[in-house]
Amino acid sequence: MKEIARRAGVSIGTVDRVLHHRGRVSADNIAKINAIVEQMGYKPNLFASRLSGGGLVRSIGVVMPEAAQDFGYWRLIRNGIDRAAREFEPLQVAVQVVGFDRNSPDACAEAFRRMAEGGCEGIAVAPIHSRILRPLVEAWDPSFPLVFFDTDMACDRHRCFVGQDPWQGGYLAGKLLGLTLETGRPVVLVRFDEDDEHLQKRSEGFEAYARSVGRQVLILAQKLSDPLDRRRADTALFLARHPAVGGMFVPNASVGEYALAGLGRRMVGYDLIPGNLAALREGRLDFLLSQRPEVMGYEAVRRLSRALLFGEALPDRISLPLDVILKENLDGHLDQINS
Amino acid sequence: MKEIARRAGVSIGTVDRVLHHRGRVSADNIAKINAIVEQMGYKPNLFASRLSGGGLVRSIGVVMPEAAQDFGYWRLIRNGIDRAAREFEPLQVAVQVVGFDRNSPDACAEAFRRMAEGGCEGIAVAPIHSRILRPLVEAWDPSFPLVFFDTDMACDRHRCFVGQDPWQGGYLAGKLLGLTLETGRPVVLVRFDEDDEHLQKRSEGFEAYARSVGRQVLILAQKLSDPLDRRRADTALFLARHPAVGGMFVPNASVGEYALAGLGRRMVGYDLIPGNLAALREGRLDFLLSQRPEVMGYEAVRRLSRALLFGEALPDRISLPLDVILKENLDGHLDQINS
DNA sequence: GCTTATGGTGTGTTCGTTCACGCAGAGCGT
DNA sequence: ACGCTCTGCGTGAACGAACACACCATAAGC
Repeated sequence: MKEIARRAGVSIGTVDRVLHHRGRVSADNIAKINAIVEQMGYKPNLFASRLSGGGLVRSIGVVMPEAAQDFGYWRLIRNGIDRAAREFEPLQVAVQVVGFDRNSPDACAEAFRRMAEGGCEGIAVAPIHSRILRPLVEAWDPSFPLVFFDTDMACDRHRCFVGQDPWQGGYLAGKLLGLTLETGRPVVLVRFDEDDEHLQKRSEGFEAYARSVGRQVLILAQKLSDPLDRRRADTALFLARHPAVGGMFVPNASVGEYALAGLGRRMVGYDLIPGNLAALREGRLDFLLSQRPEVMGYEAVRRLSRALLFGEALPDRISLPLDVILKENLDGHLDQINS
Repeated sequence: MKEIARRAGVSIGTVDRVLHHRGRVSADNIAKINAIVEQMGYKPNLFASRLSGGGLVRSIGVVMPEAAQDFGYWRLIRNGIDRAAREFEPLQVAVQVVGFDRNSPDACAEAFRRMAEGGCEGIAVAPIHSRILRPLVEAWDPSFPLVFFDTDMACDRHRCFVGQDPWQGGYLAGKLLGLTLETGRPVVLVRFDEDDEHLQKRSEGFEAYARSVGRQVLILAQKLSDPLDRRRADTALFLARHPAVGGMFVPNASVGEYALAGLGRRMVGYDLIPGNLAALREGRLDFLLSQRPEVMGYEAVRRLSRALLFGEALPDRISLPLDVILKENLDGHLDQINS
């Protein structure tokens, strides 16, 4: 800045006002300084800048379903968030997470509002209740850095989405069963009585693959309100009635619970939650798919942090790759997560 | 620091001398100040610290085989290195890469020596010529941050290794063929006349799996000096002579070159190099394994950067997970790499 | 009793930015 | 001519740490 000021024949203060668009500078000088900045390829010194900013800690808010007592998917996401928070802590980025009851749209909206009005400079939110969240989001300052994760929500506002392609995941599950089973043997798709977009899309992808190769898909309906024993018994009964069935796809993380009932059939499911790991290790599950939920949380926070610190633009979309996990490469994936 | 000085009843200068172990402080004060530092949980302000340090740019050197005209494995590693370099550039970390002719151990040693004496504060090296490199490394200052990648080199010195488990990769390849082929059908393992540790280990892993399930492995020997046409013809002839063969494992990135010859058989190979992508997309390859070479380069530089910036300890080992890539999840993996 | 080293300490400047403040002069109305 | 506001600009004090330097003791050596 000193050099720029010298070349432009003005003071540092004037340069500063131009760089920060704070006005009170003549049009002449604005043009001259901008030209010099451009020509010199001036980049502000991050360290000086942040030091001077009064030790202002950049703060990021995360709004997501409660993960405290959860050992599943949201816990994995939370782990990634925490890892990113640790990584950016020495750069004075503070991450605060607010959880809400996932069955209460109002709690979701309330959590978002609290966060947004609480002085955060960037927010990552899992917009699982789009109806109530959309108006809130669209009314908010359009330049405010906002990242959606887990679920994408159509809305008239620029934001970044970090997430998965559930349809493709189901399709891949179909392919894996297809590759490992003789044609002609039907496969089972477990369908839960839950209104969940991911589940729906995964199932569609799975059926799409089966259709494309002409394999029969049997639907096994499951009520989530039924106790586990009951569901297992139903499953065993179902399989006994359809002995030709070669494999089974459980489109969510609960696949481990079905591993015993499906014994002898190829089993494909989702997510590296503790309950599934043992089943995979012992060969009761064959494939687990994972959309790297830790990476999802990690990336959401990381991108926001870098946007705030370095002014990096948020990409429109970050899609996470589909991992195919077998007993034989499980440990490598677990190592990766825990570092 | 001001607060610490106040509480200890000394000046800031004294606190500074204690924190930096620069002596010239009475034992009393050292103890008192350390206690207060401990109790306050004092962490130095990175921004002030780096600003004050004379804008000293931390510099990191990378020593690896030349990747300029290479579109393969080393190019992927290099991409990861460059990505990390871009990421840490605003934190004033400078990364310089020196390539050497991979067939010349002397060039490798020379490159390392140049780097080490050139004022770097941390080095990442691919120690593919361990015989010549070991004495150099062991003679070097033991506290100097050092990361090995690609190949691990046993040596009497603390360092961090970022890399893969090639044996496990071969084992996984065996499992994938095993899952998708009827028992009884033999599989082919391509063996190259190259003294490469990774190739060797992958092949061992592959054979170990086959042995564990009693599947026959046929060896197809290939001379790398032969022109591609010749090798393809040999392969076709070999397969014609063994019509029962169900699948083929090429334990390196050249699998794409064999895809045509092996048509109709399951093909498993390594690495997301451009030559393999088309073959996978068109269904001539079934599985590609990847040890995330970009992540390898990225992590090597990233860990060194964080060690220098934040004083984070280098872990002994970072193992990269084995990715199983099919046509159906290829795009997600490519997206991940190019961000 | 004198210098000369050396252990222990405080002071002051520097790093590059940020931003509150102050000051001059122009424009306006009374 | 006076006070007022408003624009355009420079000045100077932070921010927190690093480090050279000056200083005063005391001890050692002659």
